[in-house]
Amino acid sequence: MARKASKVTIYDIASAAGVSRGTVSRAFNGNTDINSETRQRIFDTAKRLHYVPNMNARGLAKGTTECIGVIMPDVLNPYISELVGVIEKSARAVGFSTHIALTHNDAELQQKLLLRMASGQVDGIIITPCESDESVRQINMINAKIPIVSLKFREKLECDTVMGADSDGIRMIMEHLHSAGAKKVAFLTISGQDWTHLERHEAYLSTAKKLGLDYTKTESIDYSEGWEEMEKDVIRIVASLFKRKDNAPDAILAYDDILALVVINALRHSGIKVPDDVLVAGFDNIRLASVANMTLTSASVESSDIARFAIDILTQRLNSSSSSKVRHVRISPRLYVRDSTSRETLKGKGK
Amino acid sequence: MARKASKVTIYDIASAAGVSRGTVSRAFNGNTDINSETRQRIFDTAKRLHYVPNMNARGLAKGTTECIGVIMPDVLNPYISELVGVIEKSARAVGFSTHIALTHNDAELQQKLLLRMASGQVDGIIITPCESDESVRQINMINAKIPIVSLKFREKLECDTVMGADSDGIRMIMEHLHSAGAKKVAFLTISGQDWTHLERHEAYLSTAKKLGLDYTKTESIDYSEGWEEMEKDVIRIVASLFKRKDNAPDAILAYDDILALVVINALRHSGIKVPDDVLVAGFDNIRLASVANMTLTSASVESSDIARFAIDILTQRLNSSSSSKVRHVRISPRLYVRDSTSRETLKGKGK
DNA sequence: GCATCTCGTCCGCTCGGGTTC
DNA sequence: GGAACCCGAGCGGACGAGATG
Repeated sequence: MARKASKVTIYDIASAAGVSRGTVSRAFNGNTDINSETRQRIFDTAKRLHYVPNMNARGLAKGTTECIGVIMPDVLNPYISELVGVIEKSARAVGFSTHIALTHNDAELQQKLLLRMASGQVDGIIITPCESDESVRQINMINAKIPIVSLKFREKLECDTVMGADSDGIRMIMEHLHSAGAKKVAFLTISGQDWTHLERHEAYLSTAKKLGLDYTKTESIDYSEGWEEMEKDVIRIVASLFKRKDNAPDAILAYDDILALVVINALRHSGIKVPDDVLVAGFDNIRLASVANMTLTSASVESSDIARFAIDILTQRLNSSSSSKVRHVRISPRLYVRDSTSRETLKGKGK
Repeated sequence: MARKASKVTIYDIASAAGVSRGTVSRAFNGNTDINSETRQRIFDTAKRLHYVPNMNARGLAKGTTECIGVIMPDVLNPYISELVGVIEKSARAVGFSTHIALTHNDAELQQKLLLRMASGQVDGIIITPCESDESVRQINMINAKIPIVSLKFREKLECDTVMGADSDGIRMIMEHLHSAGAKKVAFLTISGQDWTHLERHEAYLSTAKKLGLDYTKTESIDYSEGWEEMEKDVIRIVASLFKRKDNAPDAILAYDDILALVVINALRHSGIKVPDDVLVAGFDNIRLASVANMTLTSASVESSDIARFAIDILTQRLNSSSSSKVRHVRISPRLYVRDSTSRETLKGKGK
C-alpha cells in the first residue's frame, strides 16, 4: 500500500532504453521517424517500469486532449442516463474519450465545470444546460474558446444545438389521446424546467385548441424539495383534479415518463384506474416505461440519434478551423403506445 | 463563432495588471503574501480578459488536482445512477470535483481509463470494477500510484473497498418471502456478473437451506445481446419455469430490481398474476421500484452511505501519507416490502 | 523586520530543426 | 539523401529564495 509517488517519466524510460526522450515520445505518438525495434524496446522498458504518460503534461504541450466533456444536470433521469451512455460510445468510436460531469441544475456549478473543462481539460463539450439566462451567457462565452454542442435550444444561444422536436411529440401524444376518446386532457409539469416546459406546454395548448378540446388545465409540480415531497405534491394535485367528478380530466399528459409513473401511482393511491378511468401518457420513452407495469404510453427521440449528431458536429468543429455557420438540428420523436392508454387490450403494443 | 485560441495566460494578465506572474498565481491560490488591493486588481483584469487558469499546467506544476475519478460500468442501472449522483455531491462537499467515466464492463477500456486518470488527471479513484481477474490486477497496479476505493470486494484486491452486505439483503428477502408463505423460491440472475452473482446466489442457497426450503432453482439470463434479447430470454425462462404447474415456483427472487421489473412483465405476459400466483422481489431498491406499478419489494444499501464511506476513505488516503491498513467496509442493506409480495393489501408498505 | 512582490526553475511532454551514419 | 535519432525551446503555472519598500 505504500503509495510510491513513482514518478516514472519519459526521462527514466529514455535512459533505461538508451534513447532520448524525444524518441520515447515519438514511440508513443506518431509512427514516424522511429525504428520498429527501438519502439519495441521502448515499449518493453516502459511496461517494465510501469510508465504511464502524464496526461497533464501531454495536454499542456500539445494543446489538445482527444477528449470531450459531457455536462449533464444529473444522471437520475433514465433518459439522460441513456443519453450519456450512447454519447460515450459514439465519442469513443471516433477516438475521443469522455469526461462526464454533473451540474445538479446548479448554474454556478455549471459555470465552474465549463471553465475547468475549457481550460485544457477537453477539446469540446456536449451539454444539457441549466435553463437560465445566466447559463446562456456562460455557454456563449466558453463557446468562443472551444466548441460546444447544447442539447437544448434557446434563441440567444450562440453554439450548435441538437434536440428533439418536443412539440411534435406532444402533438402526437395529444392526437393519440384524442383518438382514444379523451375530451379533457390535463397537463402535469415540473416547475423550474422553463425552456423545455414552455415548449411542451405550448404544444399542449395549441394542439388542444386544434383538436377542439376546450378543457385545458396545467398543474406544476414542485421538485425542488426532493423526490418525497414531489410524490406528495403529485398526490395532492391528483386529488384536487378529481375532486369534482364532472370536471375531472379523462386523460393526463405528464411532462416526462418519471412524472407519469408517479402520477399513475398517485392515481392508484386515490382509487382511480388507469386506463379505465383516466388515460396517462409520459414523454421520453425511458426503457423502464416498457416494463414498469403498467406500461406507459410515451414518445421520445432516439437518444442514439441525439448522440450521433452531437458527436458529428463536435468532431467537425474540431477538425476544421473554418468557422462555419452554427447548426441547429431537430430530430423527430416517435410515439410509443402502451397499456396506460389502451382500453381495448392489455397486450402491450409498441415496444 | 471565430474560435479564438484566446491563449490568455498568467503572463497576459500579469503584464496587464502590472505585476509578475508569480503574484497572479498567488492571487488565485494561497491567500498569503498578497495585498488585497493587488489581488482585486488582478481578479478584475483576469475577468476582463476572460482569463481561465489552465488546469493541465496547474496539475503539472502542482502534482495534485483536487479531483477524484469515478469509474462505473455504465449509468443505465438506476442504482448506479443514484450512486454516481451522491458520490459527486459528497465529493464536492469536501472540495473535490468529480471526473466520471464509463467502462461498459469492458476490462480493456477500464484499463485505459485507470491509466489515464492515474496519470495526473485525478488524485484518487472510486470504481465499480469489471468482474475479472484482469480487472483485479489493473486496480492493484494503479492503486500503488493513487488511492482507489472499489465498490466491489474480491479477495485479491489490494485496495480499499466499500460495499453492501448483499448476502444479508438476500437473506432478509428470502425470510420475508418465506414468512409470506413461499415454499418454492426461484432465483433469476444475470450471467456474467460473477462476483456479485456468486455472493447473492450463495446467500440464496444457504438461506433456502436454513429455512428448510427444499426447492431451489437458479436461472441465468443472458444480457450480452442487449435489452431486447434479454427481455425475450426472460419470457422464455418464465414460461419454462411455469410449464409444469406442480413444480412451478411460488416466488421469484431476481438478481436486481431491473430484472425483477422485467420478470413481472414477463409473468403478466404469461397470464401469471403477481402477487396472487407468484411473489416477486428484486434487489437495490431503485427509486422507480416504489412507483412502477406494481411496486416492488426490494432491498438495498443506501447509496448515500456507500458514497459517504467511499469519499471518507479516499480523502483520508489523500490527506495522510501514512499508508494505514486497507479497509473493507460492509454496510447493512434495508428491506423494502411492497405490493409485489403483499397479498393482504394493496396499500404499499415501506417506502 | 515585515508585508509584498519578482525571478528563475521545474513539472513531464511535444515539436521541429538539426545531426549522424 | 534518407531513415533514425538528439536537443533545446517552450506549453501555463507553482513555488521558494531573494529583492524592494
